[in-house]
Amino acid sequence: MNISAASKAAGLPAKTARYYADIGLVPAPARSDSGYRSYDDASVRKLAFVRRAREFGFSISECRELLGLYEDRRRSSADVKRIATARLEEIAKKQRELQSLHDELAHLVDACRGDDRPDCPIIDGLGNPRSGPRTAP
Amino acid sequence: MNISAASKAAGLPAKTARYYADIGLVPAPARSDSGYRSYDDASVRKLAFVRRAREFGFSISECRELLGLYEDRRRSSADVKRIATARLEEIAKKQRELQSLHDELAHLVDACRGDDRPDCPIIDGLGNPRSGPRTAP
DNA sequence: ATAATGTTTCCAGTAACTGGAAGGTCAAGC
DNA sequence: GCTTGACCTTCCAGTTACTGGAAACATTAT
Repeated sequence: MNISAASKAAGLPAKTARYYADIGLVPAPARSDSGYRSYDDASVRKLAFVRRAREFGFSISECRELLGLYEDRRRSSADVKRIATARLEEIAKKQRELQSLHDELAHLVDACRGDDRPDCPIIDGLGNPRSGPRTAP
Repeated sequence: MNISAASKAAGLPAKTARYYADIGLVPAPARSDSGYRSYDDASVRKLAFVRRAREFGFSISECRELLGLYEDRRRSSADVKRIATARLEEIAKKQRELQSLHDELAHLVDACRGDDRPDCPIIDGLGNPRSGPRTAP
């Protein structure tokens, strides 16, 4: 299996598959006589695993950790759950931030007439901290 | 006003204030005889404006545009509203993505006992595309 | 035989800073 | 006057996770 077939099967660009091997996230695949990378099904599964973990927002370094757990038949599910739960909390936090951001910006947009006159609550709201997102105290 | 006082007043690191002038996002401040940057209130307000726009998630290039509108006393509020509305839609989209991500990961975490046994639905869910986040068709 | 496509390596660039080194400046204390 | 320490300067490099492109070799199709 050459790189484009493999990466297509794993659902990521060939360039990314090369990159993942370069940084040692996945093992470097075997090479054909002419130097082409040749992937087997297990490698493809690993690439797909990483792609999906990345889609879930796990960083490369978390992927490294997860991949270690993925390959270790003796690890406990608690190890995995710990990482996933931390990630879940980050997602929830991001959601809250995004929500307050959305509400405040929506408020400004609502207040703006959007006509050809220069008065604009959005600009005023950005210039005047009293109506923007709150930063941590 | 030296750079640390000014950047403190604007609410961003001195390094970032320097950076913003370097990339031409804000005008380069005047210099003292010894070469120190010296900021006036108007510069500080512009820096604060940018900081808040960044907090709202506007990119540097959008900030450039907004800053132009901020300074242009003759622009229409429609110009501003157009940019802000686009940004609002991006935020909403991100929220939806984050929500489905959260739900799916939460489902996997719930299903995992988190004990010292190796069976782990999280790992299985990452390895098996049928229970992960959906990609655009 | 030739053209098209696939693959390789390597270098550079992205966004938006951030960290650090090497060195100049300023105010206070002795 | 001298030193100490805080503040300032520039410049270079690193971060994250890729992505684009060039030059050259390999394979496949016509």
